[in-house]
Amino acid sequence: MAANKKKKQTTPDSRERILQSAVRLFAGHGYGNTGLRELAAAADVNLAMINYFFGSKKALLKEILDVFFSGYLDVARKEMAGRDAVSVKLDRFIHSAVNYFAANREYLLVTIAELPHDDPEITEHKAEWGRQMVETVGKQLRAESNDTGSQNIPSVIFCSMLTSMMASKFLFMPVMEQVQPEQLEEISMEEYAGIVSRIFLQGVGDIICDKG
Amino acid sequence: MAANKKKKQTTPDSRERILQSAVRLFAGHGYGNTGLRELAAAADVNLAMINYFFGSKKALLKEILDVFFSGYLDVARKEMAGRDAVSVKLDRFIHSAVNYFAANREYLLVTIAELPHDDPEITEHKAEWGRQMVETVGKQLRAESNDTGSQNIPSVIFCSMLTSMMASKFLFMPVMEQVQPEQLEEISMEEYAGIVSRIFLQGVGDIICDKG
DNA sequence: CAATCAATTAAACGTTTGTTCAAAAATAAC
DNA sequence: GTTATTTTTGAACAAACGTTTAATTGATTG
Repeated sequence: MAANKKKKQTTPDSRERILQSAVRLFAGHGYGNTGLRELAAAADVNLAMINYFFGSKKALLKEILDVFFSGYLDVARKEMAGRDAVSVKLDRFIHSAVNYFAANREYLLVTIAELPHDDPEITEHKAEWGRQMVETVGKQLRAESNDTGSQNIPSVIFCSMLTSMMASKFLFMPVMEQVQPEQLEEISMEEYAGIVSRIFLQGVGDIICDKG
Repeated sequence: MAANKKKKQTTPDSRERILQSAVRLFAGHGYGNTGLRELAAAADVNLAMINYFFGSKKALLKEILDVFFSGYLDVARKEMAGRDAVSVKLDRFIHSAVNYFAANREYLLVTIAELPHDDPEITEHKAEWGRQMVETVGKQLRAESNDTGSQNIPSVIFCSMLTSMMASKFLFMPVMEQVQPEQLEEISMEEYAGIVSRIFLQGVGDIICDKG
């Protein structure tokens, strides 16, 4: 036993290619509309290799969700920590999360599209990640919550709204780029994160919009 | 020809039952994971009736999207019209749209879950509705856009963000009600609409949240 | 009553689905 | 070089898929 790289070296890419192709296909056609043969062909892999590495189609989906959520949670834990003001932390978090979404756009789309579905086996997974997310973000918010504020927002609502807001560009992109492609492409990811942060923290105010 | 009810009376419910069951099943299991036999059983209808009334499974999905979008567009046209200030119209729109989403939750979920998919035949449909939506909302916003405002928001981004924000509760509900069921159920739809409106117009400000 | 039309049925069509298995090829260990 | 172990293969499985057809029912109309 060389003790250094015991297993991973011998599996160079097949498993990874399956995962990559799966994310791409699930995001584009949907999980249910993607057949394992189509996936095997896209990954340039024998059909049986999918279940050899992942066990089942559903387990493959679970892994995709896990990869996305764990990365998202890492971002939250990193940016929401520390002793800065909540607004500062939220601004940091929004910028990091938007960049994370952009870098893992297809993972995000698979996750969002699967959010409403009620397969118990998968809902359990999603709920576990949601629990950690709400806890991580909620803890920081409660720390600064001076109970004088009249109407407070439940943290599950808070997390859902913020996540949806950050994801909106990617969720609507396939539609909106057919509506006004110029508007979407001329805006950088940094600008987009800035818009999300500003609206979420200060509201849409007087900025509104232009460029019909 | 009695000229009063020429056709609709003789078709009491079969078509409607299929549509209702389809929305429920598509929202819960996903479009791709729902078989037509399962749907026929849920609607208590013979399998062949589905294609008899709708032509194909895909056409059934298109009808669901059309029903949702046309209603959503009606809300936008109604509430964004008039000579009031944009902030007033937006507040009205948000309250009406949230209520519309709540009343047609499953339609909303089907639509959102299908948003990222790239079936050209369906994307075309979605884009046509998106075009009208962006036009309707964007026109009102440009009317009050005093170009002194430094950084303006593209209307496609604006629409996407607002829609995502309003939909967030329903999109995350299946997950979040397993995280903290109490928080979700104790908030009324009117309160939720108020939160969305306040955050979108004024930002999260000092309210933040409570209730771990 | 006969004719017309819409609604409904059961059965079958050919594909495609996810999954499994035993055998072969390739790689690692000794 | 010869075991072990892991990866890859092709073939097959039963089940489910979306769709179509021809025949039957029910009501409406002439």
